[in-house]
Amino acid sequence: MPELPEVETVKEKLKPRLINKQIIDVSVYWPNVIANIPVAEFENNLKNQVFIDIKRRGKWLVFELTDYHLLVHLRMEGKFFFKSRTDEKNKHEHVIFRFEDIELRFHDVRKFGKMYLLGKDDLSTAKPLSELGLEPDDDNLTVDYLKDKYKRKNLSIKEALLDQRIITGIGNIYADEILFLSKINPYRKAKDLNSRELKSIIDNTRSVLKQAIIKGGTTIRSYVSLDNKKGEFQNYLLVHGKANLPCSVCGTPIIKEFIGGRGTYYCATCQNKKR
DNA sequence: CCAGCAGCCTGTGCGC
DNA sequence: TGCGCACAGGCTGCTG
Repeated sequence: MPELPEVETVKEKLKPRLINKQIIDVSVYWPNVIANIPVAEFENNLKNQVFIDIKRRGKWLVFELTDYHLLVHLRMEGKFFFKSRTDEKNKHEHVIFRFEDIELRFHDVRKFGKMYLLGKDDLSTAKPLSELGLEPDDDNLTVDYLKDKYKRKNLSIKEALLDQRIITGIGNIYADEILFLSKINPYRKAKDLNSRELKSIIDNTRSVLKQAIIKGGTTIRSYVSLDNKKGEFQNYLLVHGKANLPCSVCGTPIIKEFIGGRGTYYCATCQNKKR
């Protein structure tokens, strides 16, 4: 499901409702969600913890608690809902955080989502955040940085944009949009791109993600931020999901093909150079 | 080190 | 209607 704009939206919506709330009790119903410690330990450690802040790193939600950091990755379908204690448990709700007045439930149809419970100090050096590349808005994200990261890789630029160790936060939808706006063919080798093209990718990454955040993310099939709120950016997509529809710039039908196993949409005329 | 591919899961939409 | 297959905003772990 979510890429950077969707996770950012979830974070902002959770914040006002979660900060300063104290956990009474946690129940895990699908143990594989908890990635780094036994479920019993996860449940016990979270008792009485207070939510101090919520941040985002790449596609990870980072909940700062009294004594821990709780990291949550929504993967394809993970969602949070606030529900009343008396609401019946949905079969896709795998973790329930209970507060005095309400419950926060983690809902994940495909069970791909992951949670880590870590100590307070070792965040940036410990898995899973230690391997992540630069945030798109980081000033260190430059043409030279990308040149250096791409030079040894024999990857297409589409695959390279999805590599979270280089830039973090871009997923399949926004990678297609970024390449369309940059007029770069998704099959081009990342290492073959020139400075002007890399600059264009950086600029368009920033502008697309920023616009998507303003619109509350993109809902194509299942994404909702909180309490079933959909995004609006799907109304502004230019190529992703537009197979056979005319390109908004030149009218050529948009092509869908698989690159690196992921459905990839592009305009063969506007993104023409294929090397 | 790398590329490629199965695996993790369930649901939906399509063609027959 | 039903059945089977392909595919879905992601990432890990295995193989060669």
